[in-house]
Amino acid sequence: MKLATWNINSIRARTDRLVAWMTAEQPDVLCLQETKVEDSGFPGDVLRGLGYEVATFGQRSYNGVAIVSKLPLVDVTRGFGDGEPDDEARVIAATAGDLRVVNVYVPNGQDLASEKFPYKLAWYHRLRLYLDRHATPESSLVVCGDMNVTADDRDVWSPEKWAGQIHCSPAERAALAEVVAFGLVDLFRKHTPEGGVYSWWDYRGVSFFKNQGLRIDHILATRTVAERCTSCTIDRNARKGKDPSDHAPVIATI
DNA sequence: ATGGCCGCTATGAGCGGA
Repeated sequence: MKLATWNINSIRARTDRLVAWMTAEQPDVLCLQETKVEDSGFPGDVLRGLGYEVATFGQRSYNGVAIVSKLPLVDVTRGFGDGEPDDEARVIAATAGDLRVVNVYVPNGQDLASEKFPYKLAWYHRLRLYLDRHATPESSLVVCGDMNVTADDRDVWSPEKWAGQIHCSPAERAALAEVVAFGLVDLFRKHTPEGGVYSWWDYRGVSFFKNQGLRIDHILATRTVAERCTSCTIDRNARKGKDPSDHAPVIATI
């Protein structure tokens, strides 16, 4: 199975690019974040026309996640369902084949002084509790998406510039580590120990050209899945050309 | 040292992103 995650940064603005990429790459399961559209406006017919099933959890303007799959999508759930408000569409889960897939768009947090920052940390904690309720470390589980955190300095183009900043702070890394400690493996890191490979580059200036990026999009998997994972790469080519997303897709072969 | 770009919106400026 070829499983990918991609922050598409508006699916309506990038439908043509998405179709071209899916046609070329043929992912079996694709998790999308920042679709930025209500479900009624999601281009589901286009993706179904490519042979995919579509499950969406969207909202107007901001956020929005979706899972598209060549395999039937079973037991689709939206939000955490933990009694807290799920008013921001940031998590959708579904089972494809024998794999439970949890697709997340973690809050950005803005900066450490923002009121959005504790919300981000709390959201991470909710994610861990959600996994504790709905999965086991022995199950076939993938948690993937835009996690808006670098796991360590290998994921940062300039650790000096980014030290203690949003996406790189110790508190955020600890929050991500708490989710990983559920029993998950970073599939990209399993195959690539060296740093300098990123999944996001700022639109501004020459950041992409100079590879000044961050690796904040992750595919985490339980051990049983990680053992079956033969490759995990970031498709930097998808960041090139006209009107790209600022994120590149991460692709795992399982 | 600063900001630089992009998508969205009951748009034409402001917000959010990262």
